[in-house]
Amino acid sequence: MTRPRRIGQVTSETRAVLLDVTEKIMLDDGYAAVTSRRVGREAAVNPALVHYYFPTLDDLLIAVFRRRSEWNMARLEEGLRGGQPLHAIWRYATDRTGVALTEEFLALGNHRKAIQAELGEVAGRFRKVQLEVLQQAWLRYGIDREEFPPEAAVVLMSAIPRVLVSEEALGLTAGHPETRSLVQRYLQGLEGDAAPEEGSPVPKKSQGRTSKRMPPPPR
Amino acid sequence: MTRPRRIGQVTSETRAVLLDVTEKIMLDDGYAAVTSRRVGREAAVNPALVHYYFPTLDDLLIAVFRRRSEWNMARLEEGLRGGQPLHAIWRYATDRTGVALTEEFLALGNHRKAIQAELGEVAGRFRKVQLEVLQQAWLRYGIDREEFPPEAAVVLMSAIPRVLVSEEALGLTAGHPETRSLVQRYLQGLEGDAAPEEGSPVPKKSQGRTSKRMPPPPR
DNA sequence: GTCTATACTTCGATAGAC
DNA sequence: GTCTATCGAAGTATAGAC
Repeated sequence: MTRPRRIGQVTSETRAVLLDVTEKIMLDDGYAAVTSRRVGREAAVNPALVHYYFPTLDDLLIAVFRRRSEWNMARLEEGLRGGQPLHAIWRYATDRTGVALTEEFLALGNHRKAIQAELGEVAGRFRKVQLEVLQQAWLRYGIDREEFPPEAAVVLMSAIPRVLVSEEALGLTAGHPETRSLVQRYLQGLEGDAAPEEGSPVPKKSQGRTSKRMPPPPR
Repeated sequence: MTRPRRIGQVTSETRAVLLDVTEKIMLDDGYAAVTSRRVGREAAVNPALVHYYFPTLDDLLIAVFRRRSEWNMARLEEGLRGGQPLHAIWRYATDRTGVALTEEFLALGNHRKAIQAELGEVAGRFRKVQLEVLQQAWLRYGIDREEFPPEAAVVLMSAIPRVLVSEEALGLTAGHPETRSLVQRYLQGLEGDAAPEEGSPVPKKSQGRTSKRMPPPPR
């Protein structure tokens, strides 16, 4: 009967910093570069402390994934509340940081069972949310469900931006302008020009206290 | 003046086995699992021998990438020689092993400069080959280059299959049937049914000595 | 909550014998 | 062409003091 080791509180500020640092390492050097020593060093903390909050490295990686997924979902839903779901999904899906992290987790999921389960479940939820909105939109836009099923649209709106962004990170842009303008032309035909992103430009008056804003992105 | 260390011949059978084994490890457990010790063990050879053929692990990974790229290019060109370039590209791009390895190398390229350069250059060549064939096909099919530029087609024919295959490996298939049938319908409209893959079914007579066949895939 | 100390494993790479 | 032997670094994880 060995009694379990102690684990740090989820509310800890240190814990949050460890998650921040881990994300940054994944973006810079990939998931394989995430080690307790490196995380500890970049968080200016002793490596043993990493294991205090996250007994194993998989625990750490999964925690990063969960936090980021929640934030992503909030960002997506906020965008979908507007009247241009296609533009919103496109904007959401072309976020560079989002794509880069997604790819790291996908790569991780290919080789780590625990991550894979988590990944499939979350991805399914994202797809469902998008599909429901597009099904409504398809009615408004008068698109024939047989000819172009919204289910396919969701997949395309995830696949195309991901590859575009990922290739651009590698300096490969052949065919990208043509692809982007093809997509934009289609979106524009249905939803007109994309409305400016809320929150970026300065509002007419009093830009203090933007009240209902989402919390800043983790890292 | 230290004189350089010895390096094994490129023609060596052992060297080829090391490449085979490395590819297998990448597919099973990802690029991060490729270590001289593991490669040596799975090749039933001393780890030091790995460094004899490939001074650093990056050298090993790049060699794997080059060999696989050459084989891929041959496979692609063989397919493109038929009269159904779109079907050929689709078939080429939906190869599971190909997609899995590509993703590993993409992930690798995101964090290793040497790999990144190699990657961009090769990917550009593949894109160019496909584009040239599609430009011809666009004339035959009477597709409006403005409305649907072949450049965009090449990107789409690379992006869509990659994401489909990659997601399926994770058990995520929502929207896939609709997407696949959408694509197939489009391809069929232009090129009819896909001709059976050459080499797979048994020819009428004497299936010995299939003469001009490509060498078997590495691994 | 944080750190010291430590046990144990695995890694990349090299020199040099066979 | 292959292996033995080895250095030095870095990894995960734990126990226990502060």
